[in-house]
Amino acid sequence: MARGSNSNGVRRYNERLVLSTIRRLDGASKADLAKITGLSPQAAVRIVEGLEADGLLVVAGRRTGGMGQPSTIYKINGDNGFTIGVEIGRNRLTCVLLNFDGVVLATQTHDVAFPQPEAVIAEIAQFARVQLAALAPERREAFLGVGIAMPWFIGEWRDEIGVSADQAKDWGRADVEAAFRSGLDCPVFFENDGNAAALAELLCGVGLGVENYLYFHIGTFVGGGLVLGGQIHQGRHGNAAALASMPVPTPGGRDFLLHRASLYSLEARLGSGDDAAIRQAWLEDCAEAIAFVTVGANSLLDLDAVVLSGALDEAALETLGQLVEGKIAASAPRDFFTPSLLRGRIGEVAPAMGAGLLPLYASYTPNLGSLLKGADD
Amino acid sequence: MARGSNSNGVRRYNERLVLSTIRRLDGASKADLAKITGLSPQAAVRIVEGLEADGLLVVAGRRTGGMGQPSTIYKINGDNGFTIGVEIGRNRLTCVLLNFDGVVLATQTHDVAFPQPEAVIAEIAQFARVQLAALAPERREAFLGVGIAMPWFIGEWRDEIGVSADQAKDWGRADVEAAFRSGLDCPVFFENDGNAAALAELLCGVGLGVENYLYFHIGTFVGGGLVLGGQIHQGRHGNAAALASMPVPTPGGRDFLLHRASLYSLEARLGSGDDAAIRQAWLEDCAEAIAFVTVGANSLLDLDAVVLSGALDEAALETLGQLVEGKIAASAPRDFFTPSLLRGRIGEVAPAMGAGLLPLYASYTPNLGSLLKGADD
DNA sequence: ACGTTACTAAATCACCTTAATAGATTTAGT
DNA sequence: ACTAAATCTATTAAGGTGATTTAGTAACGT
Repeated sequence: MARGSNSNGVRRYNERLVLSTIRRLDGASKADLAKITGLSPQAAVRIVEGLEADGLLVVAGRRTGGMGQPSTIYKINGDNGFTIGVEIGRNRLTCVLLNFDGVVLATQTHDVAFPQPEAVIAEIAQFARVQLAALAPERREAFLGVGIAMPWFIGEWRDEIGVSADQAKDWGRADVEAAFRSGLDCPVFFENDGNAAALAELLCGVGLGVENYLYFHIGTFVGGGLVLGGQIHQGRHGNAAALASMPVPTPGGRDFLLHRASLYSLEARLGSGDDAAIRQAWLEDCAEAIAFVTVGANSLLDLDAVVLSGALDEAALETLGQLVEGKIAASAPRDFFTPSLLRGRIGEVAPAMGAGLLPLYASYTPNLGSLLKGADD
Repeated sequence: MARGSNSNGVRRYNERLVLSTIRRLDGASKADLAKITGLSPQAAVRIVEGLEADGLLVVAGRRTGGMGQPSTIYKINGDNGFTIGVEIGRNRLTCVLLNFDGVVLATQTHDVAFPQPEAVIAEIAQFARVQLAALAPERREAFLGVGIAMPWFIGEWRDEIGVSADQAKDWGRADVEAAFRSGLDCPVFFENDGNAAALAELLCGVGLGVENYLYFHIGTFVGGGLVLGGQIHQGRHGNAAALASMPVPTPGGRDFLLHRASLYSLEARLGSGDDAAIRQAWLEDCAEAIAFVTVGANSLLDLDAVVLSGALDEAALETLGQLVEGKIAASAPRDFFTPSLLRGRIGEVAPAMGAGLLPLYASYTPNLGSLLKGADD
């Protein structure tokens, strides 16, 4: 059940801590690392030397100018590995190639009415073949795996976008995981699309200095991710931050956030009159619902921040953000600590990018669990 | 910022893990501990020997009957320390004396119209004097401190129970903490009343085997606590699980849970007709609101369980639980994993007891943070 | 030249792990 | 009733991993 710890766990954790610190600072010296982590200088030396020997770090120059001996700056070795991230959306498939530093090297999107597993697997395999072929041969070895971001319940909420039961039946979670694992000849990681997007913001976007936030991703459907203590919160069944099914009140009773803050609901309204007015009314509705969920979530969790993001253009996102801010201010209880309302930096590609980060997150994040026995790489 | 780890942290964590495991199993042998924690038998031996030498553990007998050499059972040494827990309620003050094993040795309650800090401090000091005088002299040394459980916003929501601004003004959080620390000559710990009650259930009640749950405490006002990963989730300002101010929909719009699921709201209704019918209608209202909050919280967090508790008699709590279960089933979305709906075991004294557990929780819980440097005792 | 800062090397400390051994009790056989 | 095997607990001793301490060296600015 609860496991003990030993010195192997200590090293594992300290290595990950060094890596993530270097990542966060975009380069650091051994002395910097010792100061920031509280490790002894000697420990920092040995850990950095080890990581350099393993090819995870490279020397990126010297920092001079101050007094004393100049410091040698180490950075993440982007060439140390590659991953592929995939977002399986309800009407689009997105593939990205990431390097070991989380930089997007290539992107491919493909609109599709409603995806089917075999076709998706074939497309991913094709993308991997093409992209890896373009790399130098010795680098191909360093392929770390594929991450898949998708709605867990792609088959539910079918009526909203006119998907038949027949189309949906191939998307049962266990079956899909098995099919992908056998169809792709490499490690495969899965995550909820909202959580994947939140992970991308956590590691490469607005979340770099934020430890606790709720992330809204407004796409065809609204999705969410929850970060607590700098870690993705998955919950018992991996279904946490299921924002689509958060209940919200409506004039006539109650409804789910999905129906109020998703682009499909905007698109369904468009074309029946003044589109600009319709868009504005939708934004109002959307903000009202998001503000309600935010107030509840923050009363429950006392967050640092709430991040708004998704497939909206920057102006619409900004308008939405201001509407939400206003509605929170108007409806918050007296004992409410309003969280910062941030805008996502990564945008539409966040779920795919987060998917690609999954293999790195699994092996190189300093989660405290890596201190325990049985957390072997 | 993020700290590294070393072998001292490992020992600290493993010691705490051993203590909590012995607590959970109500006694264990060295071999049991090695098996459960995954530590080597030798590590278990050294840790248990150390804890025994420090007086935290005592031999509680031998377990025989099975094959092989009988095992020596160790238990927490209740005499190793004492704490006092205090719940400052809006109309009552409760003090308890706990031993090192979390057993309640003495209780004192005192109804009071609306408490004032100086009077409360005097009463706690008096309780401490009397109770410690009754202990053997050598045990008095082992007094570990006082824990205080109170609503953070005792001055807010004044209108609901007719408290004047003048009465409330002495309860600003920072002032109160300073006053208690200087007025009581011992370590003082503070916690939100709901979180304290949840802590009592976590360490001594229904939460012993549950890692992630939301706790409802229905008293004069409704309070809450949130346990994630076996730890109290406090949030950025210590204001997490502020269930009183969770928004809920009503036929006419929206309201706060406080107004729908608190005993003051029942009492306000009573006396204007058939009390049994009023009580039933209130339970319905209450269940509706709690179910709404539960569905939202579980969509957000994907919990293991939800715990209902408070100052209701057992029958009322059971009725409420069944109503909530029914309303959750009726309103849950399709992608909803229903959490177990548990009833609290500790009841009305939970906040005071949890307060008394705070000093123990701070020093002896195997939170992963204790693995890091700078987490010294 | 001198102080400052970065870094390195060797010895040491703390803790966990492994392997071998002793001890205590039940079970099964005689 | 006695003995031997099996089983499990517990201890002893040696070994391993990793962080820390201490002392020293290297490189730079003033």
